[in-house]
Amino acid sequence: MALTLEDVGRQCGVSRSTVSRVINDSPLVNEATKERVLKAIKELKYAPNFIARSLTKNCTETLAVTLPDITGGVFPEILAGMDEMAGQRGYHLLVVFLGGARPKSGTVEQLITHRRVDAIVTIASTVDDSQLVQMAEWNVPIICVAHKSPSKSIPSILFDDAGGAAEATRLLLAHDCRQIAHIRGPKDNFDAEERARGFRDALKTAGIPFEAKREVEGNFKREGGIRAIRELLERGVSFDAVFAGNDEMAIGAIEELKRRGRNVPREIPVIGFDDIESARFVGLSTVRVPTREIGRRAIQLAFEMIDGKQPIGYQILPTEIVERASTARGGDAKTLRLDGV
Amino acid sequence: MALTLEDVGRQCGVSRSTVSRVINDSPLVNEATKERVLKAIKELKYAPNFIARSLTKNCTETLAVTLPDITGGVFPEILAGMDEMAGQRGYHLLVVFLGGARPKSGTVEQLITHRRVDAIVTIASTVDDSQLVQMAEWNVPIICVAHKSPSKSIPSILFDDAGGAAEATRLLLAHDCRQIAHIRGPKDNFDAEERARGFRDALKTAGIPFEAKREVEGNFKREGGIRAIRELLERGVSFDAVFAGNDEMAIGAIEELKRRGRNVPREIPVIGFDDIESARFVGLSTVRVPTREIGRRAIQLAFEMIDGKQPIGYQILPTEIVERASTARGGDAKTLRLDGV
DNA sequence: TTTTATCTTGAAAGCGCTCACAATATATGA
DNA sequence: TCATATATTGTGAGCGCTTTCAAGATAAAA
Repeated sequence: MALTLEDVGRQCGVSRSTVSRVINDSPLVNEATKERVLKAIKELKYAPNFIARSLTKNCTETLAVTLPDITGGVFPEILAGMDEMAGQRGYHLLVVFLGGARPKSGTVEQLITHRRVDAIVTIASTVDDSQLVQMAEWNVPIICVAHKSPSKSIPSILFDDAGGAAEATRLLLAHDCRQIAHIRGPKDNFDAEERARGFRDALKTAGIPFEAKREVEGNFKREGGIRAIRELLERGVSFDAVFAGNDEMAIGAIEELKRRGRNVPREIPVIGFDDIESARFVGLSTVRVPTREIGRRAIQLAFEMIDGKQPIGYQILPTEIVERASTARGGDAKTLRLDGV
Repeated sequence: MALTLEDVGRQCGVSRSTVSRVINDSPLVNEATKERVLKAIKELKYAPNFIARSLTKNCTETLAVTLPDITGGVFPEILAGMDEMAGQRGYHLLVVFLGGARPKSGTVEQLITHRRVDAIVTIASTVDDSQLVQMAEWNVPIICVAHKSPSKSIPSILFDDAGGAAEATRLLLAHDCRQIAHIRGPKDNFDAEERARGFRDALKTAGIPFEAKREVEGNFKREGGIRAIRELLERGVSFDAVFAGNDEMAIGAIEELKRRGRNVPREIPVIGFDDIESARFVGLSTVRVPTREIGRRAIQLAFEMIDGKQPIGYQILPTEIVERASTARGGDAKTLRLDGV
């Protein structure tokens, strides 16, 4: 068994509370004894038991982060931002992939009710609205990232999905496209909804009627983009541009369009969303989202709530249009970074 | 304050030990009382305090996973495999990015000495050898993933780096390349060393002398590939093929080669390592490593060690060559999936 | 009937820590 | 000198759980 405060105390002739005080940097301990205790700690290589401390302090210095079971995309970068911020306060991240081996419902609740974590951050969660609200009752701070919470009491921190989508749409409109197809994400996904909304808003503002037949639902994966293009073509829907709900689908769409002999971007410009790493290589125009930043902010928010501060409703982080070859109407060679090998 | 065993016991007229037994599914509790207790638990919505349990059981059902501060590449996929396996036993993953905000030395030790986790899995660690050995003394299981431990007592689970590298090299040799340049990873990185070794071995076997001037050190990032090509060209080193230590650097290399007017693959075929997502899009030939599988196996190994089983020295997982456009000597159009947009 | 074995349950100690409070020593003022 | 304030340390209870041990109840055997 490992050493305890008692052991250290015995070593230098003080009680365990004095040792505890030294460890917690309490001011009410004599300078000389402090020295002695520190020496003993070093000699014995004593390290405090964090679990025991957590029990008495009722605080684990751990935050849970839940992710949907999508490994690619923006998540790693968000996580890195989170760990960066958490580390600054000595906190750790308990990362849980939802929907894989774990039962989708129940896992998150357990994390809270078992008092394993001080707060929960859910990224792009598809956890049922009512579940989230219910979870909020266990008064453990919950923060929603990249999806808006159903309840006012749960703060959210979001990308400006609608704004970015509108901008992307306007880019295509500026290229004189008037029959823009939108490959949207799944219905239960917040970002998907918002991006679709931004798309429609931009059309409306431009005085172009939205046509339901040009909106196809995908699954946020490459293959969803492929299927969406097939569906459009097979249904005989005409379109002169594609706005995809994320980059993966955009890449799939480009792949399928080219396979069908359509020229991208000359005939059909394509724009995505997220600016994932592959986007650069494909030359995909897209809407960049501040991933690292959203991670940092989410943890900051978690800390504020842990400290008892009342959270504001939600924050929206700005996005940024990135123009690459896939929307270069003239087919400008300059913008083609990598035209295959 | 949340409910305790005592509260549940009071509700249905039994002691806390009986409730504890029910929760832990002990056989020595009467069927009738068990029912009553379960009902009370449900009524009160009682959930056990995991921290308290961890304290008595001296086991946290949590595994630490450390990652280098590189967000891209193969790590997310490895993590997903790990969480999948951990979840099957109700375990959780404490994910720590080394080298970012956290002090590189000390963080891992703390995780152990503080008894926060039941085992540690280090991925592609650059933690000092001696540190690892020292850590092993705290007898908490340690598993090395994608890097070999210095000590016999720490089991490692590895990709067949040398084998894959040799195969990649042979592919280039088969294309009649005789002056193959190798952009290797950093000196302190295990994979980098192994891949370099595989490269040399393959040359030797083929009876071609290894020339040090054709081996340049990179940093496993895209930019490292760019710089390596510049260095080779500026130093006037001739080469007729490039084997990069990972895909990121290979992509950087291709980018720079094309910028310098060299034709890939006709003039200079390029092959990478890892098969990251971008590789498909670029059309990069590479060596695929079983990421998800290595994650699963690592956790499995951790569990075995937690259960007291003596670990075997190390496991090597096979790799697989993936041929794409970047090594298609004839420039076969069929293999060009995405020749830019 | 008494004895012994079998089931069930509760009391109590302990995991390693923190913290309120009591105790002691020393210093200050009357 | 004694009362009172101040600095420093130790004692003990408690965080919520598990687990050993003993006790009580019941059933089986003698």
